[in-house]
Parts: sequence; C-alpha cells; structure tokens
Amino acid sequence: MAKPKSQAIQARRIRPTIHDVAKAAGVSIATVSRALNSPDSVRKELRERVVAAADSMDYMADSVGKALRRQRTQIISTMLPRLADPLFSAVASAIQETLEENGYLGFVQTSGFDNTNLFDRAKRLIEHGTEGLIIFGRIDDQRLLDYCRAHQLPLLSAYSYFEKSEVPTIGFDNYLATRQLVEMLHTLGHSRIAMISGSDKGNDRQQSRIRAFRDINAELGQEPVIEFTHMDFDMADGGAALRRIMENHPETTALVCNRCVIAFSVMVEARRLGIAVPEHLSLTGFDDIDYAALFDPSLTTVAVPSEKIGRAAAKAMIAHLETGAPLGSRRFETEVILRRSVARPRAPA
Amino acid sequence: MAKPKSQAIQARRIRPTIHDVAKAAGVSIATVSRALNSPDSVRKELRERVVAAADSMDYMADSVGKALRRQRTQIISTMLPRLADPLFSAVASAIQETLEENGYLGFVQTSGFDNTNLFDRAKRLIEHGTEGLIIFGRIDDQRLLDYCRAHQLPLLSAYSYFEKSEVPTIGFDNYLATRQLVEMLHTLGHSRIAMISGSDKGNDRQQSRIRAFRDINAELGQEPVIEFTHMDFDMADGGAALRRIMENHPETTALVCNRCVIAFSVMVEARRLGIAVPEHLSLTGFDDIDYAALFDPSLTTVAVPSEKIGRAAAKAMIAHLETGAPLGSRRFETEVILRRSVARPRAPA
DNA sequence: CTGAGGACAGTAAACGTTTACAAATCACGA
DNA sequence: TCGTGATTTGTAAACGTTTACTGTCCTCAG
Repeated sequence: MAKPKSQAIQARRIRPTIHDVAKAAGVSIATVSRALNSPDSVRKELRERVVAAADSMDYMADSVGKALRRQRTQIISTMLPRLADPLFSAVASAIQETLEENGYLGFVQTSGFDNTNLFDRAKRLIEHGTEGLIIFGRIDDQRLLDYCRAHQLPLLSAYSYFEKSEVPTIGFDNYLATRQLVEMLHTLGHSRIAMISGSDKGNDRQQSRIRAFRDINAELGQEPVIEFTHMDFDMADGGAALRRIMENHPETTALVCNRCVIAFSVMVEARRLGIAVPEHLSLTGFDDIDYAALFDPSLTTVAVPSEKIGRAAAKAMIAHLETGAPLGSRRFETEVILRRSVARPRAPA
Repeated sequence: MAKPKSQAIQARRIRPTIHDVAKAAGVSIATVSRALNSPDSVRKELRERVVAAADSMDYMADSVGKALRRQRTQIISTMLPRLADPLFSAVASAIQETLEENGYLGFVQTSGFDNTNLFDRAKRLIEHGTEGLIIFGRIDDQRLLDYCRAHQLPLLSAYSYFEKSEVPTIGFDNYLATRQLVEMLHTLGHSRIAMISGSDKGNDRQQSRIRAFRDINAELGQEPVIEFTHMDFDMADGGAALRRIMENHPETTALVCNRCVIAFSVMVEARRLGIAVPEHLSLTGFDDIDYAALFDPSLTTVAVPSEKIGRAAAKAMIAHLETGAPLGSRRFETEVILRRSVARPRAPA
C-alpha cells in the first residue's frame, strides 16, 4: 500500500549538493564553491561556516557537474591485453598509482591480444570523458588512430617500445632485448641456439623477439630454429616443443624461451627426459617475474622495468594534458639477469 | 605572432556535441537525442538524416552531460590490495569484463594491504560518480561504512567470504579452505603439520587461514607450529622459515604454506638441504596459480574460482543498481588440487 | 560629508544531455 | 470546410558545478 514515493527511477542522488551546503551555511552556492576551491577569496568567518556545513554533511563536490563545467574530467584510460598477467598488471598498477597521486583517475579495460579492432572497445572509454588513452602494444586500428588525430585525443602506446611508430611509445624494446640475450649466449660460446615462442599472431612482443632471432641467425648464416607453443591452452605444451627440438636439432646447446612460463614447462620436461640444465642445455626466459629466481635451477631472464615504464607513461600523459608538452617516445633499457640455468656449452660430442 | 586564439585554458572539447549534429541535420537537439536513443519516436526520413550527420562527424554522446541529466554514471569501482598479483588481478579482470559487457565502466584502485583507512582513498572514486563500490577483503574503516550507509552507496566485500560481515560478501572462505586442506593431510596420515604464513597484519586472508590452523590443532590437543615470512621483502625468506621448522620441530611431516610463492621458496631450500619432497616432507601451497602445476614436484594447492567470484560480484552489484535487488552474500567452494608434492607421511624414525 | 576604490558576496549563464510539455502538422471523417 | 486525434517536432528546464559580472558594503582620503 501507499506506493513508496514513486521515486524508483529518479531515486539516485542521495549525496548532498552544493545547494544543500549553501542553504546550511546561509550563503550562495558561489560562495560555497569559492570557499572550497579558492579559500583566500572569502572572508574567514564565512569560509569557516561553509567548511563546517560541508563537513557536517560529508559534502563532496560532484565530479560530474565539475567536469561538465570545467570541460576536464581528469580521467586517463588504459587498455591492455589482460590483467591476470603479472607482466602487464605490474605496469598497469604503476599507471593507476601515478594517476591517483596526481589527482587523476583511470579506467582499465582488457582488450585481449588482438589490437586491430580497438576502436569499438575504446568508444565507451571516450564517451566517459577519457582525456588520454594509454594502450599496451602496437596500435593497429586505423579508425582509432584517425579518430584520435581528428579529435585531438592524446594516444600513447606503452609497454613495448617501437623504433618506428605512428604514435609516441614508451616501453622496452623487445627486439633489442632478445638480441642482448642471444648475444650473451653467443659470448659464452653457444652457437646452436633455438627459440621457443608463444603465438605471434597480433602479438608485437613475440613478433619482435622472433625478428631479432631471425636477424641474428641470418647474420651468422644459420637457419633459425623456432618452435611455437600454445601455452594459453595447454600449460604443458612447452615440453612438446622441447621434444621436437631435441629430436630435429639435437646439436642445440641453448634454448631461448620467449616467456617465463614456457621456460618453466621446458625445464620440467627436460628433467623428465634426463636433459641436464644447464650442463647439457642452457635455458633462458623473458620478463623477470618473481618465480624465475625460485626455480631450480634459477632461471636466466630479461628483466623489464615495469614499474618505471608505467610511471613514465602516466606522467608523460599527465604532463601533456597539463602543460601541452608534446608526448614523446622513450625507450627503457632491459637487463639480462644471468642465473644458474645458463652455462657454457657442453663439449661437442 | 598572432596568439593562437588564446584558447589554451578552455581548449579541451574538440568532440562534436549534440548541437553540432542538430545543426548539420537541420533539426533540434531534442530530435537528435530521440533519433539516437529511441529511434521509433522519430520519422524515418529525419532519423536517417540525423544518424548520417552523427556518423559523419564521429559523434558520441558525452557521458558527462548524460550522467548529469540522468543522475546515473554507470560506474562501479573496485579497490584491491595490489594489481600485480595474479590472485587479485584474475578477479579484478573478471569484474572489469563483466562490467563492460553490461554497459558499465570501472575504476580500479590499489589500496595496499591495509583496509583501515580506505575512506580517504575512496573519496575520489565517489566524487567521480561511483555508483557501487567493490572492495577486496574485510572492510575495517568505520568512516567508509558510515558514509556508505548514510548516502546509500552500495558496498560489497569481494574475494574473501566472511561468515560474519557488516556488508555483503562474495568470495571463498579462507577458513574452510584451510580446514579442507589440513584435513586432507590428516586423512593421508599426517599428524605433525606445520604452517608457514605471510604477514597477517591487516590481511584477512592470512588471518583466517591461521585461525583455521589453530582451531584444528586445538581440536587435536596440539600446539600449533606456525612460522611467519616476509616474502614481500625477501623472496628467499621461505627457506629460512623451513630451516627454523626443521630445527625446532624435526618431527614435522607436512608443511602448509599460505601462499604459493612461499611453497616455491621452501621447495628450493628443501632440495638444497637434501630434504625429499614429498617422501620426507609433504608440501602445499594456496591459490592454484599456473606455475603450481609446473613445479617439480608439482604443487598441491587450493584452487580458487577467481573468475566466477569476479563475475558474481560485478553481476550482483549491477543487479542491485538496476533492479534494486538486495545485495546478498555468496560463498564459493574451493577445491584441493592434489599433486605430487603431497604423499603419505614417512615411516616414523 | 562625499567619493573612490577595495574587498567580498550574490546573480546568472554556461557546460552537454534528456524529457515534460507545448506546438505544429497531418489524415480523415463529419 | 472544419474539427479531432494521432503523430511528430521543437522549446525550455533541469542535472551540479564554476566564474564573469554586478552589486553591496566598508574604509579612508580629501
């Protein structure tokens, strides 16, 4: 009985507004706004009355009204392949923290590993007032690029660094990192090096690493030995790749795995097959995740400065929005962490 | 020369507005709004003119204006300890995806492991129009609880499930999961079981697991053997805890590690010390992360349905906002994944 | 006492939408 | 021809802010 005020639809908005504060303090809304935003411009006595009133009712200025009036939302959005991956989430986390420290807020959206149809997914972010867009990896959607250019929406490609890029890019260079790693193996004396990669479809990271490997092999006049895995579907698939390599290329003395999880899977299979790591086969991973050091033998990897990259990307975007400073690219150095999974090659048979 | 239009400050807003579309289509803004939102209510010919105009200029309705008028932002925010942790990010990822599928968007904020001062960090989220707040873990900030109650801001505690909770809670029960695990060890014949925990300060997960362990020991009339580690600062600290336990309680036959990474660290140290796993010592982890299966021996853990929890939390919040259905609690079952790191206890010496 | 000028507060417009209401148009039967 | 009612479109107000402009009051020098 007695319908509950028929609100239902228009219900939301339990929060006090600036009008409520003004009424309580007995001043105009302009005075409230000034008392809260530029305290010096209002007489002490009034200011205190306003602040007291605001506090007493937990007043928070509504960012929606504010954004509409100021034409600034202070929102910067990030799109990344997936959150449940320590490599990406470490960077995303640094971005979010940096945004918050600077008065911004960020939407986070996972886009999967295919960057060709980003525009449709980015739409909602843009609608909601995104002032800057940070996207992990190479941006392959021409519609998005066109839109951002046409409407002056700042766009930043983060995580991977690209020598040639349509948009500014902040991150590490997968190509150089792999060269660095393989050259280190070379210096140790390895000449028969194979690679196990994850799927490179729409994945700029794997693509760059494979390209680096092919280039090095070409320089040495060797046929590159590369096997692919599908670890997303089958965690044990690295073992199968190892068996293929040992069967077809038993002369291999070092194995470059393009993801740590591949290296782990290979290591387990190697133990099962009685292949000693590193005595018979040296092994490397990529992305120095925590577990790499805990494996037995501990795993040689490439360390990526995720935190630095995230902070740099967020800061660059903020600086661009606030000072108009142009968004520049920036390459971060990676470092090979040499651990026990790598040794000099075994003596030739 | 010739100052660039003196925009600078008021520059933002390159996006076309509904007025631009209206002018281009030669209709009023009301018609544009209707043509786009309830197409049936406008004559075919006009509707097409409007849509064409909107498309030609990439018009997207501004969510800020829309939110102000509708008093709905469709934003649901999540606060979690840290993103760079596969346990949390898997749940967060599911939340974000579910939100997006349902027309919502979500802010993500990391709050660290201390949930006592959440209110200040939540403020910005609330200001920005958050309609519902999902927080990982127990919510210990009374100010936040009071505020949410007073202003009817829906609050949901996710990830962990609590039997007694001030707010609705969706997740798995750490207490039960640990009991489940320890009882399984018991059934196998283990009677001397020790626990290695991470820091339990402000961490409801570790607290519940420790409580379960103490309760079981009490029921058996045993003194609980618990060691603490600080793996956040020193990845190898698990090894030190193992040495302490083997020294002070050499009769231990099974070791319950409250985080997988602790178990990994312990396993490495065990191998170094010549302690055979599982022959001499059975070992368990928690949270069935991918690497658990890859370790050697593969690690027995508790599997947590992260994806399901995330989706359920997001869906519950959305349903509450849209239908007014009360936010209910929900407990998800965990499952012990028995792997090679656990065996029957060794024969007593 | 008067006027100028400074300090402060209030009024109203604007930001981009949606929507209640009013107005216009049209079809059609009397 | 006109009136009626249905259909379609336009007008204007409102959402919560900020801020340019105007107005008021006070102080103080002339």
